[in-house]
Amino acid sequence: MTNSSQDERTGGAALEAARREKLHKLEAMGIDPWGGRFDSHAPIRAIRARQNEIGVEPGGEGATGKPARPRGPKVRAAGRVVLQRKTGKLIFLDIQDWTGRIQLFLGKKQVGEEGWAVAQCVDLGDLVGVDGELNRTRTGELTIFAERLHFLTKALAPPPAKHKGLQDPELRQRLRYLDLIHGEGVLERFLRRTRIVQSVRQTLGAEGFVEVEGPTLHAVAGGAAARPFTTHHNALDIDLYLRIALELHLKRLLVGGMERVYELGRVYRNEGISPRHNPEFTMLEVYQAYGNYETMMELTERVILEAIRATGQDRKLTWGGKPLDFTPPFERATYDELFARHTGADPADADALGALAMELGLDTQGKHPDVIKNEIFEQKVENRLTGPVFVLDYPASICPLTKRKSGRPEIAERFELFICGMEVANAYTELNDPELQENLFSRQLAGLSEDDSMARMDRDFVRALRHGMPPAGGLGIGIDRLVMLLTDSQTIREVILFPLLRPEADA
RNA sequence: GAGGCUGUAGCUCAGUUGGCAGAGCAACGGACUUUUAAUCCGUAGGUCCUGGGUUCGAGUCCCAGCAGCCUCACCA
Repeated sequence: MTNSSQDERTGGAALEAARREKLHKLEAMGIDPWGGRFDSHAPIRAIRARQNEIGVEPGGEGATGKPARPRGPKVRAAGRVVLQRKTGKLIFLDIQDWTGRIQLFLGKKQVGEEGWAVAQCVDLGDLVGVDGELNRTRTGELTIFAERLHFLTKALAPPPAKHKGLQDPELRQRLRYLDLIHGEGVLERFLRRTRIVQSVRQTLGAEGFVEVEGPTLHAVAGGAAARPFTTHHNALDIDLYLRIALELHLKRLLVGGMERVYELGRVYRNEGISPRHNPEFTMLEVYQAYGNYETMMELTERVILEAIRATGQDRKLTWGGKPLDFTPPFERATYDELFARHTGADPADADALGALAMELGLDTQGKHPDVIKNEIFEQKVENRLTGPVFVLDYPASICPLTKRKSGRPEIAERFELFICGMEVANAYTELNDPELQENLFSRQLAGLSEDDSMARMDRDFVRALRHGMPPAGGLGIGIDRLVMLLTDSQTIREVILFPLLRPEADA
């Protein structure tokens, strides 16, 4: 209250001190500044939907001849104060819950002496509840005319700029809670992510797939070409890896008779961070006995189209300002076809590949030709695939877990789905020949270190195959990337609530 | 891991050739019973990311470091 006490304080501390003072005033009035149970309030969206109940009652035209004031329904709301306009003996508050915003009208006369005193203690960012009449102001703004104000929680820290919110991308990620409150469309984006995930589960469930939870601690980090995080179990005194894929355990379940099985969960890869990569991300893997990669292609389309429907979007949407058309069937083209189309070179012509590799400055020393070819593909072709396009039939030598095309052992029955230059899905006709599998595991691909190879020997997995895994199709979908596409997000950090950041130095 | 950009009040941002550290919002005091980013008068608020260096003088120039973003590499 006194200026002298603030002279010693600076910046943010002064802002907090002002809020603390109001907190103490509330306590002095016998009001708990941290609130408590507050029942039977309606979502603001539902309250706004009742605006058609506002009206003049029949026979309301009074004896005075003046038109009767329209009456509105009594409502109860709760939310965060995001805007405040004080005009003498009136206060307008805009409160926000996770369904919307609405204006509150607080009049000194209308809320009474105590209510008015409470209102003086409200800051931006506080949580309040209100009982009042839903009606309109003179200017027509839908408003709850407060009869009673309930103080629910004090915010000691001030909110960011009331309209712009947080702009610094680092702060938006570290202080995601503030980004959710104040960021334009941020809460909606993450709720949409939840709807997409729910839709995926629903689609698979409706087709008879069962969801399971495999181990995240693996003795052998297999199923993908990625470097794992390592950890240690003290009691067993063994090093373990965080899983980099779901694949090998789901296939064991296929052996065990789970004919349609999936897991939707987090995997961890100890690799770089980029607008498309986070060290932990959400992966869906689906396995269907007696299917193949074509079965999986059709399933992929259904899963994605249902997710689009679940988010209330049209099949024709835009991403980053560019049109994107999900009308099925998605384009299907072979790896070699696309290679030729986008490089102008014959993928079977070793000299042409060599020239391309030279042009791109690739290190070809001791590498298998297919590895070089794939590096060219990744650099020259993938980013041009706006898609959605299914890329079919990969070189077998880069696919150690995949069944070969019958009569063409150099081709693997694999597809990847590319959309906007991103790999969104990856699927195989699964290899179920235990001896070939063991052979591929033990054979290091020329030019690839063990870290870079998908082929880490997993003897227990080979043993499982020896008991007979049904022929099957397997599918992986990068959920974060799918969410990026369906929320028009340009970076993966926009769709992960708490992406990995370096810890703050002093925190 | 390499290169580029960014870091100034609680938040959003200016800051000229190197010459007293600025604005809007938020806060505090005052006026106002229908506001809409309310308005009006006044007050306070700074580790200019950190550490060195050049200079009479550094937010500004140089070096190193930290963090974030972008591009590339790795990867999905």
